[in-house]
Amino acid sequence: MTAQISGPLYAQVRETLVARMAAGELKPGQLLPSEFALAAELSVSQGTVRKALDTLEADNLITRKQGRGTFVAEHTPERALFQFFRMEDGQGMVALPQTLTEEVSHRKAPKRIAARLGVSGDTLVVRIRRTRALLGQPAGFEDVFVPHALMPIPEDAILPNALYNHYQAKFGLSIARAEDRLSACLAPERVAKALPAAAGKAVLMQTRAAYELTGRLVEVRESFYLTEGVAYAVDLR
Amino acid sequence: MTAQISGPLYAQVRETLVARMAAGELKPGQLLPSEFALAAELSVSQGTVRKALDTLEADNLITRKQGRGTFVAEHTPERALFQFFRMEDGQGMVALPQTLTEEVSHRKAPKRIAARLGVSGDTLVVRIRRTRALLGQPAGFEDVFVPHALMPIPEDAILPNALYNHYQAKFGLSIARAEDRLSACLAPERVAKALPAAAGKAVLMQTRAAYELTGRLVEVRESFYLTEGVAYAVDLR
DNA sequence: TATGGCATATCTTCTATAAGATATCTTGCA
DNA sequence: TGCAAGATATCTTATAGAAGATATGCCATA
Repeated sequence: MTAQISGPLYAQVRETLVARMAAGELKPGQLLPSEFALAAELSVSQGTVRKALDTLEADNLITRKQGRGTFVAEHTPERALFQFFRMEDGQGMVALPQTLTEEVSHRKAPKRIAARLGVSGDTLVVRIRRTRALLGQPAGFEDVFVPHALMPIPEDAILPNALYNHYQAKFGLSIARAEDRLSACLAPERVAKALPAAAGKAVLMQTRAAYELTGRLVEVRESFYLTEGVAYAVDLR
Repeated sequence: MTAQISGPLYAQVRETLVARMAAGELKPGQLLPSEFALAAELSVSQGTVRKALDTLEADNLITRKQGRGTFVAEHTPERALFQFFRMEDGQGMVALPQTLTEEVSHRKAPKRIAARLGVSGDTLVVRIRRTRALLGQPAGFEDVFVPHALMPIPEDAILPNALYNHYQAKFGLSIARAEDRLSACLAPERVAKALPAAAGKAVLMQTRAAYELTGRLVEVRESFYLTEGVAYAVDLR
Protein backbone atom coordinates (compact mmCIF):
# COMPACT_ATOMS: atom_id res chain seq x y z
CA MET A 1 0.00 0.00 0.00
CA THR A 2 1.93 2.97 -1.21
CA ALA A 3 -0.54 5.63 -2.09
CA GLN A 4 -2.10 6.80 1.12
CA ILE A 5 -1.55 6.37 4.80
CA SER A 6 -4.95 7.32 6.20
CA GLY A 7 -8.62 7.04 5.40
CA PRO A 8 -10.67 3.88 4.96
CA LEU A 9 -8.82 0.77 3.86
CA TYR A 10 -10.89 0.37 0.74
CA ALA A 11 -10.01 3.92 -0.35
CA GLN A 12 -6.33 3.11 0.08
CA VAL A 13 -6.78 -0.01 -2.01
CA ARG A 14 -8.50 2.09 -4.65
CA GLU A 15 -5.67 4.61 -4.72
CA THR A 16 -3.14 1.83 -5.00
CA LEU A 17 -4.90 0.41 -8.02
CA VAL A 18 -5.39 3.79 -9.70
CA ALA A 19 -1.70 4.51 -9.17
CA ARG A 20 -0.79 1.24 -10.83
CA MET A 21 -3.03 2.05 -13.77
CA ALA A 22 -1.56 5.53 -14.13
CA ALA A 23 1.97 4.08 -13.93
CA GLY A 24 1.19 1.61 -16.68
CA GLU A 25 1.64 -1.45 -14.50
CA LEU A 26 -2.00 -2.24 -15.14
CA LYS A 27 -2.73 -1.69 -18.80
CA PRO A 28 -6.12 -1.15 -20.40
CA GLY A 29 -7.85 -4.39 -21.25
CA GLN A 30 -5.64 -6.32 -18.88
CA LEU A 31 -7.06 -8.85 -16.43
CA LEU A 32 -6.60 -7.77 -12.84
CA PRO A 33 -5.53 -10.21 -10.15
CA SER A 34 -8.54 -11.82 -8.52
CA GLU A 35 -10.16 -10.21 -5.51
CA PHE A 36 -8.62 -12.85 -3.27
CA ALA A 37 -5.18 -12.42 -4.81
CA LEU A 38 -5.30 -8.66 -4.34
CA ALA A 39 -6.57 -9.15 -0.81
CA ALA A 40 -3.66 -11.42 0.05
CA GLU A 41 -1.13 -9.10 -1.58
CA LEU A 42 -2.43 -6.00 0.19
CA SER A 43 -3.21 -7.79 3.45
CA VAL A 44 -6.89 -6.92 3.55
CA SER A 45 -10.01 -9.03 3.19
CA GLN A 46 -11.64 -9.88 -0.11
CA GLY A 47 -14.65 -7.78 0.86
CA THR A 48 -12.50 -4.71 1.23
CA VAL A 49 -10.89 -5.20 -2.16
CA ARG A 50 -14.36 -5.72 -3.51
CA LYS A 51 -15.58 -2.41 -2.13
CA ALA A 52 -12.61 -0.65 -3.73
CA LEU A 53 -13.45 -2.32 -7.05
CA ASP A 54 -17.05 -1.18 -6.63
CA THR A 55 -15.94 2.44 -6.65
CA LEU A 56 -13.65 1.89 -9.63
CA GLU A 57 -16.46 0.27 -11.54
CA ALA A 58 -18.77 3.16 -10.72
CA ASP A 59 -16.21 5.49 -12.29
CA ASN A 60 -15.92 3.31 -15.39
CA LEU A 61 -12.27 2.56 -14.68
CA ILE A 62 -12.77 -1.21 -14.62
CA THR A 63 -15.32 -3.71 -15.87
CA ARG A 64 -16.24 -6.95 -14.13
CA LYS A 65 -17.74 -10.22 -15.20
CA GLN A 66 -18.87 -12.81 -12.78
CA GLY A 67 -16.89 -16.00 -13.22
CA ARG A 68 -14.40 -14.37 -15.61
CA GLY A 69 -12.61 -11.64 -13.80
CA THR A 70 -12.01 -7.92 -13.54
CA PHE A 71 -10.48 -5.92 -16.39
CA VAL A 72 -8.97 -2.47 -16.70
CA ALA A 73 -11.34 -0.37 -18.76
CA GLU A 74 -10.33 0.05 -22.35
CA HIS A 75 -11.11 2.84 -24.77
CA THR A 76 -12.26 0.63 -27.55
CA PRO A 77 -13.63 2.78 -30.35
CA GLU A 78 -17.09 1.62 -29.33
CA ARG A 79 -16.64 2.56 -25.71
CA ALA A 80 -15.09 5.95 -26.43
CA LEU A 81 -18.01 6.53 -28.71
CA PHE A 82 -20.67 5.73 -26.15
CA GLN A 83 -18.95 7.34 -23.22
CA PHE A 84 -17.55 10.50 -24.74
CA PHE A 85 -19.33 11.01 -28.00
CA ARG A 86 -22.90 12.02 -27.45
CA MET A 87 -24.29 12.80 -30.88
CA GLU A 88 -27.39 10.76 -31.59
CA ASP A 89 -29.76 10.63 -34.50
CA GLY A 90 -33.52 10.93 -34.19
CA GLN A 91 -33.87 7.31 -33.10
CA GLY A 92 -31.45 7.61 -30.21
CA MET A 93 -28.69 5.74 -32.05
CA VAL A 94 -25.15 7.09 -31.84
CA ALA A 95 -24.33 8.87 -35.07
CA LEU A 96 -20.95 7.48 -36.12
CA PRO A 97 -18.58 10.33 -36.97
CA GLN A 98 -16.33 10.03 -39.99
CA THR A 99 -13.19 12.10 -40.52
CA LEU A 100 -13.21 14.14 -43.73
CA THR A 101 -10.07 16.26 -43.40
CA GLU A 102 -7.33 16.29 -40.83
CA GLU A 103 -4.40 18.59 -40.13
CA VAL A 104 -1.91 18.25 -37.30
CA SER A 105 0.26 21.23 -36.43
CA HIS A 106 2.64 22.34 -33.67
CA ARG A 107 2.19 25.91 -32.45
CA LYS A 108 2.22 28.15 -29.44
CA ALA A 109 -0.99 27.87 -27.50
CA PRO A 110 -3.56 30.53 -28.41
CA LYS A 111 -4.32 32.71 -25.43
CA ARG A 112 -7.73 31.30 -24.48
CA ILE A 113 -6.52 27.74 -25.00
CA ALA A 114 -3.46 28.32 -22.83
CA ALA A 115 -5.73 29.70 -20.13
CA ARG A 116 -7.97 26.69 -20.25
CA LEU A 117 -5.06 24.25 -20.33
CA GLY A 118 -3.48 26.08 -17.42
CA VAL A 119 -0.18 26.67 -19.22
CA SER A 120 1.69 29.82 -20.19
CA GLY A 121 1.07 31.49 -23.55
CA ASP A 122 4.29 30.38 -25.19
CA THR A 123 3.87 26.70 -24.39
CA LEU A 124 4.05 24.44 -27.42
CA VAL A 125 0.85 22.56 -28.15
CA VAL A 126 -0.34 20.15 -30.79
CA ARG A 127 -3.43 21.26 -32.64
CA ILE A 128 -5.52 18.65 -34.43
CA ARG A 129 -8.01 20.28 -36.76
CA ARG A 130 -10.55 17.98 -38.30
CA THR A 131 -13.77 18.19 -40.24
CA ARG A 132 -16.21 15.37 -39.79
CA ALA A 133 -19.31 13.88 -41.26
CA LEU A 134 -22.40 12.67 -39.41
CA LEU A 135 -25.02 10.53 -41.12
CA GLY A 136 -23.03 10.91 -44.32
CA GLN A 137 -23.21 14.70 -44.36
CA PRO A 138 -20.33 17.10 -43.57
CA ALA A 139 -21.37 18.37 -40.17
CA GLY A 140 -18.50 18.91 -37.75
CA PHE A 141 -15.42 21.04 -37.22
CA GLU A 142 -13.06 20.19 -34.36
CA ASP A 143 -10.00 21.86 -32.91
CA VAL A 144 -8.24 19.62 -30.41
CA PHE A 145 -5.34 20.96 -28.34
CA VAL A 146 -2.91 18.88 -26.27
CA PRO A 147 0.39 19.98 -24.71
CA HIS A 148 3.27 18.93 -26.94
CA ALA A 149 5.33 17.98 -23.89
CA LEU A 150 2.69 15.44 -22.92
CA MET A 151 1.82 14.08 -26.35
CA PRO A 152 4.35 14.87 -29.09
CA ILE A 153 2.13 13.86 -31.95
CA PRO A 154 4.09 14.34 -35.21
CA GLU A 155 2.67 16.72 -37.75
CA ASP A 156 2.42 13.99 -40.37
CA ALA A 157 0.56 11.60 -38.07
CA ILE A 158 -2.51 9.83 -39.33
CA LEU A 159 -4.95 9.65 -36.44
CA PRO A 160 -7.77 7.20 -35.80
CA ASN A 161 -11.37 8.23 -35.52
CA ALA A 162 -11.32 7.94 -31.73
CA LEU A 163 -8.46 10.04 -30.39
CA TYR A 164 -8.65 8.78 -26.82
CA ASN A 165 -7.84 5.35 -28.06
CA HIS A 166 -4.70 6.78 -29.62
CA TYR A 167 -3.66 8.72 -26.52
CA GLN A 168 -3.87 5.54 -24.53
CA ALA A 169 -1.98 3.35 -26.99
CA LYS A 170 0.77 5.83 -27.83
CA PHE A 171 1.28 7.79 -24.63
CA GLY A 172 -0.28 5.67 -21.91
CA LEU A 173 -2.73 8.42 -21.04
CA SER A 174 -6.23 7.19 -20.24
CA ILE A 175 -9.01 9.74 -20.42
CA ALA A 176 -11.20 9.10 -17.40
CA ARG A 177 -13.42 12.15 -17.32
CA ALA A 178 -14.46 15.09 -19.46
CA GLU A 179 -16.40 18.30 -18.96
CA ASP A 180 -18.45 19.56 -21.86
CA ARG A 181 -19.98 23.00 -22.22
CA LEU A 182 -22.53 23.51 -24.96
CA SER A 183 -23.78 26.68 -26.53
CA ALA A 184 -25.25 27.86 -29.80
CA CYS A 185 -23.79 30.40 -32.19
CA LEU A 186 -23.52 31.23 -35.83
CA ALA A 187 -20.68 29.38 -37.51
CA PRO A 188 -17.49 31.44 -37.05
CA GLU A 189 -15.45 32.31 -40.11
CA ARG A 190 -12.81 29.63 -39.70
CA VAL A 191 -15.54 27.04 -39.38
CA ALA A 192 -17.44 28.25 -42.42
CA LYS A 193 -14.21 28.17 -44.41
CA ALA A 194 -13.41 24.58 -43.53
CA LEU A 195 -17.01 23.42 -43.56
CA PRO A 196 -18.89 25.32 -46.24
CA ALA A 197 -22.14 23.63 -45.35
CA ALA A 198 -22.11 25.50 -42.05
CA ALA A 199 -21.71 28.97 -43.53
CA GLY A 200 -24.32 31.32 -42.10
CA LYS A 201 -25.97 28.60 -40.09
CA ALA A 202 -26.49 28.05 -36.40
CA VAL A 203 -24.08 25.50 -34.98
CA LEU A 204 -23.75 23.72 -31.66
CA MET A 205 -20.47 24.75 -30.06
CA GLN A 206 -18.92 22.22 -27.73
CA THR A 207 -15.94 23.11 -25.55
CA ARG A 208 -14.40 20.23 -23.70
CA ALA A 209 -11.79 19.70 -21.04
CA ALA A 210 -10.60 16.08 -20.75
CA TYR A 211 -8.81 14.64 -17.72
CA GLU A 212 -6.73 11.52 -17.36
CA LEU A 213 -6.77 8.98 -14.54
CA THR A 214 -4.79 11.04 -12.07
CA GLY A 215 -7.03 14.03 -12.63
CA ARG A 216 -4.55 15.95 -14.78
CA LEU A 217 -6.06 18.03 -17.57
CA VAL A 218 -4.58 16.75 -20.83
CA GLU A 219 -6.81 17.94 -23.64
CA VAL A 220 -8.97 20.87 -24.57
CA ARG A 221 -11.17 21.01 -27.60
CA GLU A 222 -13.51 23.32 -29.41
CA SER A 223 -15.98 21.69 -31.73
CA PHE A 224 -18.79 23.02 -33.90
CA TYR A 225 -21.57 20.83 -35.21
CA LEU A 226 -24.43 21.27 -37.56
CA THR A 227 -27.31 19.58 -35.79
CA GLU A 228 -29.63 18.66 -38.59
CA GLY A 229 -30.98 15.23 -37.80
CA VAL A 230 -28.69 14.81 -34.81
CA ALA A 231 -28.52 16.07 -31.23
CA TYR A 232 -26.16 15.97 -28.30
CA ALA A 233 -27.76 13.53 -25.84
CA VAL A 234 -27.42 13.60 -22.05
CA ASP A 235 -28.87 11.49 -19.27
CA LEU A 236 -29.51 13.33 -16.03
CA ARG A 237 -30.06 11.49 -12.78
CA MET B 1 -41.48 -7.79 0.96
CA THR B 2 -44.19 -7.09 -1.54
CA ALA B 3 -42.51 -5.99 -4.70
CA GLN B 4 -40.69 -8.97 -6.09
CA ILE B 5 -40.38 -12.65 -5.46
CA SER B 6 -37.07 -13.39 -7.10
CA GLY B 7 -33.64 -11.91 -7.67
CA PRO B 8 -31.10 -10.86 -5.07
CA LEU B 9 -32.44 -9.93 -1.67
CA TYR B 10 -30.97 -6.45 -1.79
CA ALA B 11 -32.75 -5.79 -5.09
CA GLN B 12 -36.02 -6.83 -3.49
CA VAL B 13 -35.36 -4.49 -0.59
CA ARG B 14 -34.66 -1.72 -3.07
CA GLU B 15 -37.88 -2.34 -4.95
CA THR B 16 -39.82 -2.37 -1.70
CA LEU B 17 -38.44 1.02 -0.76
CA VAL B 18 -38.97 2.53 -4.21
CA ALA B 19 -42.55 1.27 -4.14
CA ARG B 20 -43.09 2.96 -0.79
CA MET B 21 -41.70 6.21 -2.12
CA ALA B 22 -43.86 6.05 -5.21
CA ALA B 23 -46.91 5.28 -3.07
CA GLY B 24 -46.22 8.26 -0.87
CA GLU B 25 -45.60 6.23 2.28
CA LEU B 26 -42.08 7.60 2.27
CA LYS B 27 -42.22 11.28 1.50
CA PRO B 28 -39.35 13.46 0.23
CA GLY B 29 -37.23 14.83 3.00
CA GLN B 30 -38.49 12.18 5.41
CA LEU B 31 -36.17 10.23 7.64
CA LEU B 32 -36.10 6.54 6.77
CA PRO B 33 -36.09 3.88 9.47
CA SER B 34 -32.55 2.95 10.43
CA GLU B 35 -30.72 0.23 8.57
CA PHE B 36 -31.23 -2.12 11.53
CA ALA B 37 -34.93 -1.28 11.81
CA LEU B 38 -35.49 -1.96 8.13
CA ALA B 39 -33.47 -5.14 8.41
CA ALA B 40 -35.63 -6.39 11.28
CA GLU B 41 -38.85 -5.43 9.50
CA LEU B 42 -37.89 -7.11 6.24
CA SER B 43 -36.12 -10.05 7.89
CA VAL B 44 -32.75 -9.48 6.29
CA SER B 45 -29.42 -8.39 7.65
CA GLN B 46 -28.31 -4.81 8.08
CA GLY B 47 -25.66 -5.31 5.42
CA THR B 48 -28.28 -6.31 2.88
CA VAL B 49 -30.39 -3.26 3.61
CA ARG B 50 -27.23 -1.22 3.35
CA LYS B 51 -26.46 -2.60 -0.09
CA ALA B 52 -29.97 -1.68 -1.24
CA LEU B 53 -29.49 1.83 0.13
CA ASP B 54 -26.17 2.04 -1.72
CA THR B 55 -27.97 1.60 -5.02
CA LEU B 56 -30.64 4.13 -4.09
CA GLU B 57 -28.00 6.65 -3.13
CA ALA B 58 -26.19 6.08 -6.43
CA ASP B 59 -29.43 6.99 -8.19
CA ASN B 60 -29.88 10.12 -6.09
CA LEU B 61 -33.08 8.78 -4.56
CA ILE B 62 -31.85 9.06 -0.98
CA THR B 63 -29.17 10.92 0.92
CA ARG B 64 -27.28 9.61 3.93
CA LYS B 65 -25.41 11.15 6.79
CA GLN B 66 -23.34 9.16 9.18
CA GLY B 67 -24.66 9.49 12.69
CA ARG B 68 -27.89 11.18 11.54
CA GLY B 69 -29.76 8.88 9.27
CA THR B 70 -31.03 8.29 5.76
CA PHE B 71 -33.45 10.66 4.06
CA VAL B 72 -35.66 10.46 1.01
CA ALA B 73 -34.21 12.80 -1.61
CA GLU B 74 -35.97 16.10 -1.90
CA HIS B 75 -36.25 18.43 -4.85
CA THR B 76 -35.29 21.51 -2.98
CA PRO B 77 -34.96 24.39 -5.41
CA GLU B 78 -31.20 24.14 -4.98
CA ARG B 79 -31.09 20.45 -5.70
CA ALA B 80 -33.39 20.63 -8.71
CA LEU B 81 -31.16 23.38 -9.95
CA PHE B 82 -27.94 21.46 -9.66
CA GLN B 83 -29.32 18.15 -10.80
CA PHE B 84 -31.56 19.16 -13.65
CA PHE B 85 -30.61 22.67 -14.61
CA ARG B 86 -27.25 22.77 -16.30
CA MET B 87 -26.77 26.35 -17.40
CA GLU B 88 -23.55 27.77 -16.07
CA ASP B 89 -21.82 31.09 -16.50
CA GLY B 90 -18.22 31.50 -17.54
CA GLN B 91 -16.98 30.74 -14.04
CA GLY B 92 -18.78 27.40 -13.76
CA MET B 93 -21.43 28.79 -11.42
CA VAL B 94 -25.04 27.80 -12.02
CA ALA B 95 -26.84 30.69 -13.68
CA LEU B 96 -30.02 31.16 -11.69
CA PRO B 97 -33.01 31.36 -14.01
CA GLN B 98 -35.70 33.92 -13.33
CA THR B 99 -39.24 33.71 -14.70
CA LEU B 100 -40.25 36.73 -16.79
CA THR B 101 -43.60 35.67 -18.20
CA GLU B 102 -45.72 32.60 -17.62
CA GLU B 103 -48.84 31.22 -19.26
CA VAL B 104 -50.60 27.97 -18.35
CA SER B 105 -53.10 26.51 -20.80
CA HIS B 106 -55.03 23.29 -21.35
CA ARG B 107 -55.06 21.96 -24.88
CA LYS B 108 -54.92 18.87 -27.02
CA ALA B 109 -51.38 17.58 -27.37
CA PRO B 110 -49.63 18.83 -30.51
CA LYS B 111 -48.74 15.91 -32.75
CA ARG B 112 -44.99 15.73 -32.04
CA ILE B 113 -45.55 16.22 -28.30
CA ALA B 114 -48.17 13.48 -28.20
CA ALA B 115 -45.74 11.18 -29.95
CA ARG B 116 -43.00 11.92 -27.47
CA LEU B 117 -45.33 11.58 -24.48
CA GLY B 118 -46.64 8.32 -25.89
CA VAL B 119 -50.28 9.42 -25.83
CA SER B 120 -52.89 9.80 -28.54
CA GLY B 121 -53.28 13.09 -30.37
CA ASP B 122 -56.50 14.15 -28.66
CA THR B 123 -55.20 13.68 -25.12
CA LEU B 124 -55.55 16.77 -22.96
CA VAL B 125 -52.26 18.21 -21.79
CA VAL B 126 -51.17 21.17 -19.73
CA ARG B 127 -48.79 23.52 -21.49
CA ILE B 128 -46.64 25.83 -19.41
CA ARG B 129 -45.03 28.49 -21.57
CA ARG B 130 -42.45 30.65 -19.88
CA THR B 131 -39.80 33.16 -20.78
CA ARG B 132 -36.82 33.35 -18.51
CA ALA B 133 -33.85 35.50 -17.71
CA LEU B 134 -30.28 34.36 -17.12
CA LEU B 135 -27.69 36.68 -15.60
CA GLY B 136 -30.31 39.40 -15.64
CA GLN B 137 -30.91 39.23 -19.40
CA PRO B 138 -33.96 37.75 -21.13
CA ALA B 139 -32.52 34.54 -22.51
CA GLY B 140 -34.90 31.59 -22.39
CA PHE B 141 -38.16 30.33 -23.83
CA GLU B 142 -39.68 27.13 -22.45
CA ASP B 143 -42.65 25.01 -23.43
CA VAL B 144 -43.42 22.36 -20.83
CA PHE B 145 -46.03 19.68 -21.49
CA VAL B 146 -47.55 17.32 -18.91
CA PRO B 147 -50.62 15.08 -19.29
CA HIS B 148 -53.64 16.78 -17.73
CA ALA B 149 -54.80 13.46 -16.30
CA LEU B 150 -51.60 13.18 -14.33
CA MET B 151 -51.19 16.79 -13.25
CA PRO B 152 -54.32 18.93 -13.58
CA ILE B 153 -52.55 22.24 -13.09
CA PRO B 154 -55.19 25.00 -13.24
CA GLU B 155 -54.80 27.65 -15.93
CA ASP B 156 -54.55 30.40 -13.35
CA ALA B 157 -51.85 28.66 -11.35
CA ILE B 158 -48.79 30.60 -10.25
CA LEU B 159 -45.83 28.25 -10.52
CA PRO B 160 -42.52 28.31 -8.70
CA ASN B 161 -39.20 28.67 -10.43
CA ALA B 162 -38.45 24.97 -10.06
CA LEU B 163 -41.34 22.97 -11.49
CA TYR B 164 -40.19 19.57 -10.22
CA ASN B 165 -40.55 20.84 -6.70
CA HIS B 166 -44.15 21.69 -7.50
CA TYR B 167 -44.91 18.33 -9.13
CA GLN B 168 -43.70 16.62 -6.01
CA ALA B 169 -45.56 18.80 -3.53
CA LYS B 170 -48.87 18.96 -5.42
CA PHE B 171 -49.10 15.60 -7.16
CA GLY B 172 -46.65 13.37 -5.35
CA LEU B 173 -44.65 12.82 -8.52
CA SER B 174 -40.89 12.77 -8.01
CA ILE B 175 -38.75 13.33 -11.07
CA ALA B 176 -35.91 10.83 -10.83
CA ARG B 177 -34.36 11.00 -14.26
CA ALA B 178 -34.36 13.11 -17.41
CA GLU B 179 -33.03 12.80 -20.94
CA ASP B 180 -31.89 15.97 -22.66
CA ARG B 181 -31.14 16.40 -26.33
CA LEU B 182 -29.36 19.55 -27.42
CA SER B 183 -29.07 21.12 -30.80
CA ALA B 184 -28.56 24.53 -32.34
CA CYS B 185 -30.94 26.43 -34.57
CA LEU B 186 -32.08 29.90 -35.43
CA ALA B 187 -34.78 31.10 -33.08
CA PRO B 188 -38.15 29.89 -34.44
CA GLU B 189 -40.89 32.45 -34.96
CA ARG B 190 -42.83 31.70 -31.79
CA VAL B 191 -39.63 32.08 -29.77
CA ALA B 192 -38.68 35.36 -31.44
CA LYS B 193 -42.16 36.68 -30.76
CA ALA B 194 -42.05 35.90 -27.04
CA LEU B 195 -38.37 36.69 -26.65
CA PRO B 196 -37.47 39.58 -28.96
CA ALA B 197 -33.83 39.43 -27.93
CA ALA B 198 -33.57 36.08 -29.68
CA ALA B 199 -34.95 37.23 -33.04
CA GLY B 200 -32.61 36.18 -35.82
CA LYS B 201 -30.08 34.69 -33.45
CA ALA B 202 -28.73 31.22 -32.92
CA VAL B 203 -30.26 29.52 -29.90
CA LEU B 204 -29.57 26.32 -28.02
CA MET B 205 -32.59 24.04 -28.33
CA GLN B 206 -33.12 21.63 -25.48
CA THR B 207 -35.71 18.88 -25.70
CA ARG B 208 -36.26 16.93 -22.51
CA ALA B 209 -38.15 13.86 -21.40
CA ALA B 210 -38.52 13.57 -17.62
CA TYR B 211 -39.36 10.35 -15.77
CA GLU B 212 -40.68 9.79 -12.28
CA LEU B 213 -39.59 7.20 -9.73
CA THR B 214 -41.37 4.26 -11.28
CA GLY B 215 -39.92 5.06 -14.69
CA ARG B 216 -43.10 6.57 -16.10
CA LEU B 217 -42.62 9.46 -18.53
CA VAL B 218 -44.45 12.44 -17.05
CA GLU B 219 -43.10 15.56 -18.73
CA VAL B 220 -41.78 16.68 -22.06
CA ARG B 221 -40.31 20.08 -22.71
CA GLU B 222 -38.88 22.17 -25.51
CA SER B 223 -36.66 25.03 -24.46
CA PHE B 224 -34.64 27.60 -26.37
CA TYR B 225 -31.82 29.58 -24.83
CA LEU B 226 -29.62 32.40 -25.90
CA THR B 227 -26.17 31.34 -24.79
CA GLU B 228 -24.32 34.58 -24.42
CA GLY B 229 -22.22 34.27 -21.33
CA VAL B 230 -23.72 30.93 -20.37
CA ALA B 231 -23.41 27.31 -21.48
CA TYR B 232 -25.07 23.99 -20.83
CA ALA B 233 -22.57 22.04 -18.72
CA VAL B 234 -22.16 18.28 -18.65
CA ASP B 235 -19.80 15.96 -16.81
CA LEU B 236 -18.89 12.79 -18.67
CA ARG B 237 -17.36 9.82 -16.88
C1' DT C 1 -5.76 -44.26 -32.09
C1' DA C 2 -8.29 -40.00 -32.59
C1' DT C 3 -12.23 -37.34 -31.38
C1' DG C 4 -16.61 -35.46 -29.60
C1' DG C 5 -19.35 -34.87 -25.54
C1' DC C 6 -20.25 -34.66 -20.73
C1' DA C 7 -19.26 -34.47 -15.87
C1' DT C 8 -16.37 -32.13 -12.73
C1' DA C 9 -12.75 -29.43 -10.61
C1' DT C 10 -11.37 -24.94 -9.90
C1' DC C 11 -11.13 -20.69 -10.92
C1' DT C 12 -13.83 -16.12 -10.82
C1' DT C 13 -17.24 -12.55 -8.97
C1' DC C 14 -21.60 -12.06 -6.34
C1' DT C 15 -24.58 -12.29 -2.22
C1' DA C 16 -25.55 -12.33 2.60
C1' DT C 17 -24.40 -11.86 7.33
C1' DA C 18 -22.13 -10.25 11.52
C1' DA C 19 -19.30 -7.37 14.49
C1' DG C 20 -16.60 -3.46 15.68
C1' DA C 21 -15.50 1.64 14.47
C1' DT C 22 -16.91 6.27 13.85
C1' DA C 23 -19.98 10.26 13.64
C1' DT C 24 -23.95 12.81 15.48
C1' DC C 25 -27.38 14.15 18.64
C1' DT C 26 -29.50 14.03 23.23
C1' DT C 27 -29.53 14.19 28.02
C1' DG C 28 -28.02 14.86 32.56
C1' DC C 29 -25.01 17.10 35.67
C1' DA C 30 -21.83 20.49 37.51
C1' DT D 1 -23.99 27.62 30.24
C1' DG D 2 -20.61 24.13 29.39
C1' DC D 3 -19.26 19.54 29.07
C1' DA D 4 -19.15 14.67 29.28
C1' DA D 5 -21.43 10.25 28.84
C1' DG D 6 -24.66 7.50 26.49
C1' DA D 7 -27.80 6.29 22.73
C1' DT D 8 -28.32 5.65 17.98
C1' DA D 9 -27.25 6.28 13.41
C1' DT D 10 -24.21 5.10 9.36
C1' DC D 11 -19.59 3.32 8.00
C1' DT D 12 -15.90 -0.08 7.72
C1' DT D 13 -14.02 -4.54 7.71
C1' DA D 14 -14.23 -9.48 7.75
C1' DT D 15 -16.04 -14.18 6.60
C1' DA D 16 -18.74 -17.83 4.52
C1' DG D 17 -21.30 -19.66 0.99
C1' DA D 18 -23.78 -19.15 -3.74
C1' DA D 19 -23.64 -18.50 -8.64
C1' DG D 20 -21.26 -18.19 -13.03
C1' DA D 21 -17.38 -19.31 -16.36
C1' DT D 22 -13.62 -21.87 -18.00
C1' DA D 23 -10.50 -25.61 -18.43
C1' DT D 24 -9.55 -30.41 -17.62
C1' DG D 25 -10.02 -35.10 -17.98
C1' DC D 26 -12.55 -39.21 -18.52
C1' DC D 27 -15.10 -42.11 -21.48
C1' DA D 28 -17.81 -43.69 -25.30
C1' DT D 29 -17.52 -44.08 -30.15
C1' DA D 30 -15.93 -44.11 -34.92
